[in-house]
Amino acid sequence: MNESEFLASYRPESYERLSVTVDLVLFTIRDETLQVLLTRRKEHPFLGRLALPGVFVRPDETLDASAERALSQKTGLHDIYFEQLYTWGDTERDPRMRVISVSYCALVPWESISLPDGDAAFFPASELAASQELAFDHARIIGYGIERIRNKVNYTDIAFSLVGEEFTLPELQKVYEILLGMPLYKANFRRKIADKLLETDKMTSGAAHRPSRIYRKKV
Amino acid sequence: MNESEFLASYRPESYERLSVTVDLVLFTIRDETLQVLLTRRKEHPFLGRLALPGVFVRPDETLDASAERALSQKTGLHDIYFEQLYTWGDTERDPRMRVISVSYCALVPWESISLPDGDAAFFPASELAASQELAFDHARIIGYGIERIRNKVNYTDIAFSLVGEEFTLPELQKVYEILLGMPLYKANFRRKIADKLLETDKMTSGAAHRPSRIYRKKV
DNA sequence: TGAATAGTGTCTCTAAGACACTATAAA
DNA sequence: TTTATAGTGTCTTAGAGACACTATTCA
Repeated sequence: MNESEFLASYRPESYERLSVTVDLVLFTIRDETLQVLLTRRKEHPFLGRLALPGVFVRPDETLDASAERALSQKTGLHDIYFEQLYTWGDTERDPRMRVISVSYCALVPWESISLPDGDAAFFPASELAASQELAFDHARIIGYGIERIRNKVNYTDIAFSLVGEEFTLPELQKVYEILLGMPLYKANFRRKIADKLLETDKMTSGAAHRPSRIYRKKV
Repeated sequence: MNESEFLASYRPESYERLSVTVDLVLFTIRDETLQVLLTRRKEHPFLGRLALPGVFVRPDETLDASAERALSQKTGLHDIYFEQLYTWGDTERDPRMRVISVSYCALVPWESISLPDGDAAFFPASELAASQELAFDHARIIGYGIERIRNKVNYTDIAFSLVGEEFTLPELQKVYEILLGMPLYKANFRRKIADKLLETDKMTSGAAHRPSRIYRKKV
């Protein structure tokens, strides 16, 4: 038997098959808090509980494509920063049947989001991760997502994903402070990220104090 | 319909099911090189090519348990350091059918391994990651694994997983140097890891030079 | 005593941390 | 002029990097 004969005769049914979902942990910052997008379940199990937006992975679809689909289904967004988080495989995580969940984490600036309808909404992330209000193991997944971005703040540029294309340094510093959960010294913060910045000649205006310069991220 | 009625009436077949494997990237250091455990495929597809040891995930088995099973099948090992790496979901990664692979990474000291038979063997990792010799997308997975441990060397204790319970500092330094791919200054290295060490009163002996002290990892 | 490797002392330089200062808008 | 926030200068300290030195074994 050569390879093509083998492929022709191959029966996939001979292997065990499982259901696979992609669950999306979409973070944003609103009201000076890290928030996560959740939907209220309209079905059993966990009817009425909050859950991460998710989709079943289709046989002809990559995992990244599933994540994209979950994203565009719940928000109007495309082409934003997202990365795979972790894959959850406890046997009892879904009471219906065995479901493996590949979680993805995404970061978007609050201003860029327009939720299609009342289906999904943002909730404070760390509060929810510690609560019992969530369906499945989603509290744990959110906790893991928080940990991940907190770790990556210091050695990547993910914080920039939470502000718009143009931003002021006080604004960006606030994002860092929220993610890290502690205040930062202005002067030290600026020194540290100076090389990632592109200065514009625009300034904020209207506030009853000194205006701040507007920056962009250096490509 | 309440929740228990719902569960009783639930038909899992209504969802798409996929095959899921766990593939293991088992690293060790031998001949001053990072090496990875591979098996020679005895079946189509990729007959005769090298591949990561892997198993299909059983419906009643967690992902970690699948990784454990893959590990003990190919080596006699248990209770070693391993962690989930990444989940690979390209639609064409297996020519037979759609297979999602959850990869795990493990690190073991070479001395602790006794391979059951001629089925599996170690090969230089970075060489293989760059070659075309591997089945499926396994070269890419190995490359990802190398990246992961290279990143984690500096801020975790994974390097200790590649030496035995008792070790000398020249030995441990060599592991760091191989993982990082560059020589390190002795004095600086010792300063940096001093707080992770437990000094024993044992010394090496026999060599035609000054003996070195034997240490253990601080718990 | 010399070859070979183990182990230590210390100087330099950079970057993080802390804090005080100056600048500029509106009311 | 006051209030509020934006932005800068600089001292101190911890740690990384570089290198020279001493120590101990066997042949």
